[in-house]
Parts: sequence; structure tokens; C-alpha cells
Amino acid sequence: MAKRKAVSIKDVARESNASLTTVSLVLNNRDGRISSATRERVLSAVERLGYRPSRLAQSLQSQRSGFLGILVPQLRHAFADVYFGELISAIQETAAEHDYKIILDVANPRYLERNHHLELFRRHYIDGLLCLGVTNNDTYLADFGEGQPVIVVNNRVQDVDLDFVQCNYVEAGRIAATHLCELGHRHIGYIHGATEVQTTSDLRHGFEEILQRFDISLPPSHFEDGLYTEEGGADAAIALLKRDPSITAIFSGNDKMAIGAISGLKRIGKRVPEEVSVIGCDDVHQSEFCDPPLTTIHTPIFDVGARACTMLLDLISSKQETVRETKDVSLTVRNSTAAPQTGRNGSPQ
Amino acid sequence: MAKRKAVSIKDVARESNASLTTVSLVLNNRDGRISSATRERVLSAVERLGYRPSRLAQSLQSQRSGFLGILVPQLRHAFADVYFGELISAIQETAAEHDYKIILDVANPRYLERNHHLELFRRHYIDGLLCLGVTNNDTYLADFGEGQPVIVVNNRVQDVDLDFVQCNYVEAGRIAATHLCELGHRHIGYIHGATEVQTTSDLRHGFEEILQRFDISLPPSHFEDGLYTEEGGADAAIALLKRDPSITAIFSGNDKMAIGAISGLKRIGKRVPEEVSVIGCDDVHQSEFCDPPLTTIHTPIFDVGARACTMLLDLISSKQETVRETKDVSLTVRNSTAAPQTGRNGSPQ
DNA sequence: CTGAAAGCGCTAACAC
DNA sequence: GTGTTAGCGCTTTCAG
Repeated sequence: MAKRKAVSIKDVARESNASLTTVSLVLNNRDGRISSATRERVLSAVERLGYRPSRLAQSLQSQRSGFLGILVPQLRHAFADVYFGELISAIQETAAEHDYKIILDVANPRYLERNHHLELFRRHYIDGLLCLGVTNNDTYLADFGEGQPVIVVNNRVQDVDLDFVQCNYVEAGRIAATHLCELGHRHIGYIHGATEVQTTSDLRHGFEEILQRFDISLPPSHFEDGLYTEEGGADAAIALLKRDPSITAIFSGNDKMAIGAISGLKRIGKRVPEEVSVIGCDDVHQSEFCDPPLTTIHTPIFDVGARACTMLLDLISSKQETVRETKDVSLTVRNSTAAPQTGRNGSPQ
Repeated sequence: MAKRKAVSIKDVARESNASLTTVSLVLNNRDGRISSATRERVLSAVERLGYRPSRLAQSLQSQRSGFLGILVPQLRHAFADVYFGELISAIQETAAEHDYKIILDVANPRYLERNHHLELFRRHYIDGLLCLGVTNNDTYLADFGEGQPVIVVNNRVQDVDLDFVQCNYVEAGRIAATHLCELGHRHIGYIHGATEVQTTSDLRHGFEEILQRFDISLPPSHFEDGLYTEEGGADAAIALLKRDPSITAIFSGNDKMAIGAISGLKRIGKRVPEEVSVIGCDDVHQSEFCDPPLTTIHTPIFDVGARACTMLLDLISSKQETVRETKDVSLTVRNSTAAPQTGRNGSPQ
């Protein structure tokens, strides 16, 4: 009840018969000029009193909060998404190594309307910001300016000149297409995520580039929005095969939708990969445990998060002026893809 | 480059020809006595200058940080776990509604050794703490004391008198056992998580209580540790059936392991649920999308997180002295459980 | 109705 | 080597 008052630097000074300055100098190791006797006296008083400097006061003084913000979009239980979770884990770990702590915010409409994203900096909540799950509609990102270090994580924003660290999704699309084409598939469906996401376009561009090279057409009827969810993926796969039963392979913009697609295909009696191959993108942990284990494009999500955090720290300490990084991706073959059984034009290897 | 200095309350005072006090009074709506002319003058200056009060200074003054901490254990990419993610989403959402922000910390050995969990309060990082994924080994939880509001989320700690909000795992165990027994299963395997987790014991107690009532024995050979992971669940299921091929049903301490178990069973050629039924616990989102969709115990994780946060806020504002809450759970039947095909003693309904 | 001044806990010029 | 003092940006008594 009687919350006894926290001990302050003043108490330490009194207890050790030294001045505030002396105590401060000792504590901050700026004690080149402090006699070791005094140092001992101060340190022992600190110990005895259990003194710990107030971060609030230090921050006010230094004008640095020691916090990094993570801003995620408003989705159903955003943090329960393994993709965001992986990024957050990476960021938290990296930040902690540098004595920074992480603040979590969700950019819902009300939040943005009230300019809470700007308050983050203006009111000194954070020293830098990492934006996850960004789309080309997120025009508020243009609001950030000078002295407000912001990095877009694993994405970019069209027409807004922001720093970013991302995976090479164009290449991811190419790899997926190449894999499917080389297996002999000619009738391919495509489940995409939100088209306002830049990497969604990247992926598609890479994918179509290769299909074209293989002279395979991808008519509009072969595209379906999977809403970046399992449910959406399932529905999309079903719709795709209903519309064109000759489809023998499906590329899904992320693993979540791919896993949903597999479940949807089974529901309508299609065997994976015997009748329909499915390839995802991301290589999340559970891709290994679905049935069949998912062939997918491995994207180094954790590394991207860690790197973005490191770069943000560099931006903050002005070790860096600008950040534009793109990470390599690779193919992880598991069991959800195979050569088509009835390769009409195909030449199964 | 030339980071122009942030505008402070002083600037507003000057600009509006008022004193600091007046500005502060206006801004905090303690302006019962302020003439509306003055208020307008101040407000317009605020607007013109784009002034926003520094939270750092306010916090120093009020001795409240306005932050809530979330402490999670060190696991592989802790935040990429949907269970933690769901809790975090709930907590963040609730906190935001009350103008609190969330700080994320991971309690690894080094962190605890350096007493960073105590620093959280001592150095005024946070006003209250929510601990996730707690085990009975987490003795550091006993370190918290007076004036340091802490709530254990969806767990308890033996021998440490802490506030908590949890689901009724004893009842969850009972429900799972009842479901399996009523389907006619008599040879049942049990995949458990870390035994040092209190709710793990709760679950088992409830489960065994019902089995006993049905006169079914659960020999030590029918227990296997699934490590709370998919891999572990798969390995455990395989081990269980290798050791006793007569097992027709498996209860898994969480959905993650259950999903792993299903994948493991398929790997050794067992059909689910025809040959082996699997029931999980949690009802995470993807339980609906595995094959077959998982029968599981629904635990109101999101509600628990939200409630824990609300209660913590009450603790902080002294609206509440202590918190002990247990939430109801229920059965969600999907397709991973069925009556045993060869019910030796069974009486499939 | 408004303002001067103290103080939250700390750091850092600048004396001595 | 050590201490005095100003100040970070705000809130809040207390005068007037």
C-alpha cells in the first residue's frame, strides 16, 4: 500500500557523502578522474540502497527513449501470424542485444486518423520505427520525415521513398515458375494475396516472366485472391479447379494460403500432388508439418527482421544515411509438387 | 541533418503570450478557470506550432511510464508461436484502448541473471507486467513485490502467490477424456508438454480422473513428451504406437503437438481418425485447416489475454487488490476423432 | 483568471 | 578529484 518511494541518485549521494555529479560519473564510468576510494564508497552505497537510475530521467535528459517501435497492420489478431511473429522475434532479439526495447503498435484506421504514428516520434515514445505488413495504400508512411528513422520490413512502398530491407520476391516468382514448368506443368493456377502489396506484384512479375519464356499463358481466370488466409486459400483453390479442371498446379503467394489450398483441394477430392501440385512461398515452420509437406520458396524472414533492426539502429546513430537491401531466396522442395500425371503438352523429366 | 529542435511547451507559451501554467492547464483540460479567449489563443498556438507534449517529461513528472510489459520465455522464435501471438494480440488491443503501450521482453537466462525483470519496474520502464508461458521453475517470479503489479497469464506458479487469469485445464482434461471414453476408446496415449508447467499437470489430473472413472488404466508407457512442438508431437505419436500398437486414441496437451502427431501417424501409415483418433487442446486457428480438421478443447485464449490486461490495469490503479480468475473451456468436435474400429472392450455409441 | 517557482531524477558544463 | 549549477519538458502548488 504505502509504496515506499524509489531511491534516487540524491539518496546515494547523501549515503556516500559525495555529490550528485560524483555519483553520476561513477555510474557512467566517466570516472577517469575519480579516486578509487570514492568510487568504492559510491558503489557500496548504490549496492546498499539498491539504487537503479531512472530511465525516465535519463531519457528526458538524453532525448532518447531507448525504444524501437514495431507497427503492424490491423488484421485478425495480427500477432498470432507466424510471419509477423518471426519478424518480431528477430527484431526483438536484435534490439535486446543493443539494449533497446520494443514497443508494439497496431495501425488501425482510428490510430492513423489521430496521427498516432507521428506521435510515436513527436512525443518521444521511440527512436526509430519498423513497419511490417505494409501496402501501397499505406500513404501515411509518407508522413515521416527528417529525424524520424523508419524502415519498411520485407516490403517496399510505391512512390514513397522509404528505407527497406526485403526478400527478392521477383526471383521467388521466377523460381516457383521454373520449378513448376520444369516438372512439366502447363495449366497453372495462381492464388495471390492483397494486390496492393508491392511484393505481391513482384512475385507475380517474376512468375509471369518465366511462364512467358515457357510459352505458357496465364489467363485472368487462372487468378484468384486468397486473401492471405487459410480460408481464402482453400476457397481460391476450389474456385480455380471448378473453373478450369485441367489445372495441374497452383502457385500460392504465401504458405498460409497454400496450406489452405491443399485442404481445399482435398475437400473436393483432389489428391496433392498426384492430381494437383501446390507450391507456396515463405517457408514458414508448419510447412514442414502439413500433409503433404509443402514445397515452397524459402525466404529468410528471420534474417530480414534482424537486418532491418540493425540497419535501423545504424540510421538512428547516423552510421548510415539510407538503407535498401534485398535478400536472396531459394527453393525448398518437399512433397506437394510432382510432375503432372496427364501431361498433355508436358514433358515430365 | 539539422534535426530542428522539437517544440516545447515554452514555445507555445511564448507564441500565445501565456505562461507555462496556463498552457499546461488548457492542454490538460484543467481549464475550468481559464477564459475562453485565452484558451483559444493557446490552442491556436499549439496548432500553429504543431506542439505535442513530451511523454518523457510527463512520465518523469507523473512517475508513470504508461507502458505495460509482456515477458515471454525464451523459445525458438517465441513470437512466432500462435498461442503467444493470440495472447499478445489480445493484450495489445486492450492496452491500446486504455492508452497504454506494450513493451516486449524475452526472459532468457542472461536476462534473468542480470535481474532485468526487476529493472523493468525499478528503472520505471513499465507500470505493470504480464508473464506468458510461465513454468514452476520460474522462481524469479517470486522476486516481484509491493508496488510491482504482475499477472501470470493462462497459468499459475506453484508455491508463488501471484495473481493470474487462466483457463480451466483440469476441466479441459476431463472433457477430452470423456469424449474419448464415450467414443469407446480404451487404449489411450497421452502426449504431454513440459511437466514443469502447472497447467500441464492440471490437464493430466482432469484427464486421469475421468479415465479412472471409466476404469481405464494409463500406464507410464502410454505417456510421451511432445516438447510442445510439432516435431515433438510427431515423434511422440510414433513412439507411442510403436510401443503399444493397440492404442486407438491420443490426447495431446496442445494443438501444435496434436498436429505434429497427426503428421507422424500418417508417416507410419496410420489413418486418422479411422485407426487412431487424435484430440488436441487450445483450438488454435489452424486446427481447422489440418487434415483431418482437429477435434480439440476450445480454450478462450484471446479472452484470457484481454481479461488479464484489464485486471492488470485495475491492479495498477488500485481498483483491485488481487486477481484469481479461471475461465471455462469447451469441446470442439471436428474430424480427428471417431469411435475405434476394433473396439475390444469398447461400446461405440 | 493567470503566473512564478519548485520539483520529478538525471547529466554535463564549468568552477574550484 | 570533486562540487555547484543549469537544464531536459512537464505539472502543480501557491500567490496574486
